[in-house]
Amino acid sequence: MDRAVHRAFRILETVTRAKEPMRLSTIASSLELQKSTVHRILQTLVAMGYVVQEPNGGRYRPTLRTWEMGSNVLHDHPVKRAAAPFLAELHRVTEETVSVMVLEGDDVIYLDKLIAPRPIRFTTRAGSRVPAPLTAGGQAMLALEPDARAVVERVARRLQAERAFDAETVLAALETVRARGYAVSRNNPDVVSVGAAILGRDGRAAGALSVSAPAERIDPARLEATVEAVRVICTRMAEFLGRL
Amino acid sequence: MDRAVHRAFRILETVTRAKEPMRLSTIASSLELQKSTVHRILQTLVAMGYVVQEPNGGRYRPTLRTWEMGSNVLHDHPVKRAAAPFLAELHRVTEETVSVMVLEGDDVIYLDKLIAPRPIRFTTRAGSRVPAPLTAGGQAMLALEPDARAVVERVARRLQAERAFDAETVLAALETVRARGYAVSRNNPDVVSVGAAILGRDGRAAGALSVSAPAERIDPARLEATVEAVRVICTRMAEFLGRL
DNA sequence: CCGCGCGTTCCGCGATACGGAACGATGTTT
DNA sequence: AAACATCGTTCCGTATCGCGGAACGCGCGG
Repeated sequence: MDRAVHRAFRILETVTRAKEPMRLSTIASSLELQKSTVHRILQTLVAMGYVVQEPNGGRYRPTLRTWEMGSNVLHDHPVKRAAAPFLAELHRVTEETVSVMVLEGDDVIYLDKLIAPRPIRFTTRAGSRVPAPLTAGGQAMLALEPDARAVVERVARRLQAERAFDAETVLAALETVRARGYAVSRNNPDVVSVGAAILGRDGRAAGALSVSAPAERIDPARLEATVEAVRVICTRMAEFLGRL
Repeated sequence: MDRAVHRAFRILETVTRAKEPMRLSTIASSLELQKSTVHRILQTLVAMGYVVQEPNGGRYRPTLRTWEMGSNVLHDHPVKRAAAPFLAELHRVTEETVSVMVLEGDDVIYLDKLIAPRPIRFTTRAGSRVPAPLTAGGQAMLALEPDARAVVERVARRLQAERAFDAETVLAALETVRARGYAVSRNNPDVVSVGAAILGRDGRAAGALSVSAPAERIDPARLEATVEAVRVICTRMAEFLGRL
């Protein structure tokens, strides 16, 4: 395992995660590396166009190069590609904010999103990573995972004290989700989310679709209609994927 | 300049650009590196979660990790952030496909796009890189660049024979663009694009907005209205950026 | 059954990344 | 104003770590 490569990616991750351009010393100390090492690697990243430095020995910030590379990956992603028309239809019939996501590790990653004309308050952007049990789509996928318990317990440990989250309660809820084939999440009091998994050929979830709407706009009848829309479209998408 | 780091990024670039998972040997030979070197670096990338390998010594493909990193960069990009409401308004008033882009080197990179209800034929996706002189927005930005000539000539060389492209014709057209403050492109016979630059504080272009529509839908009156919409909204966005 | 090409492993060599220390510039404190 | 702190950068001797040629095991097709 190349040490320099490992360090280079940690540095790039750090720089890209920061909201503002970072100082060399900050990077060095937060990664517990020597300034000279970080400097040399950053020069390499600058030479390759992944990072730019402000004039006169200033701070470092990432360029769009990283995004350009990443968007190639997304563009070729089978679930994201296949989901486009289904996501659009779900958007059309519900007229709410809809998302596609996939499970990665203990988290979901949002691949795409179509926002409602009247956007909801707390929205997660495409590309963001959220602990799976906190989202309707994530729960729908976890319900199909053999070792969902391990995931939920790890997440519980990670979120410990940061947020009210009881592993056993969530695991019990997952039973219901598995039985019904969809999940409803009200983590945020103002937002209701409905998610269902897109069944893959191996019986696991290839991904999930979800609909999120302001709580006040969702009466029981509307909720039922939304659940049906999500389920039907997920089923159709699963069939579509199966034919590939 | 760390050699291994440089190689690692070239390898990751190669893997992300490929439409399909790549074989180790293919990567090694296309980069003119030893198999053992590529193998070792790929193992590092796998360990870090940027690449996965198909089971049983199979091919390598990129994960969403790269995209996740990149989408952070995009999310914090000042032009992309600032453009969102202006792009939405341009979309609303024109009801066509609209894009934001920035100049990077000799190319434009599309940051975001809102597609029309009836999408146009040849569309470029967000994240893609296109030679600046080939797009209306790119031309609008080049018109403000001091050394636009150098850019156009490099692009002409790059596209040589691949496409009809005469540097002098384009440079003459840029004069008109500079004088009028907007560009109209009909590179593709079926699509008309109108672009204008978002003027930055330094007199150069911070970015550009453009509208693309099927040629048959654009009569002279509609074209004029579109030009006005793009110009007005670009001016307003420039003012907004100036106040930051 | 042999030969080919694949991904992987091994290993000795030496280039190269490493990190501590020093430097000049900048801006902050006393 | 002077002393100080901190920044990014440069230097350099050392040993580490990446390097690449060669060999291995495997699956496949001739």
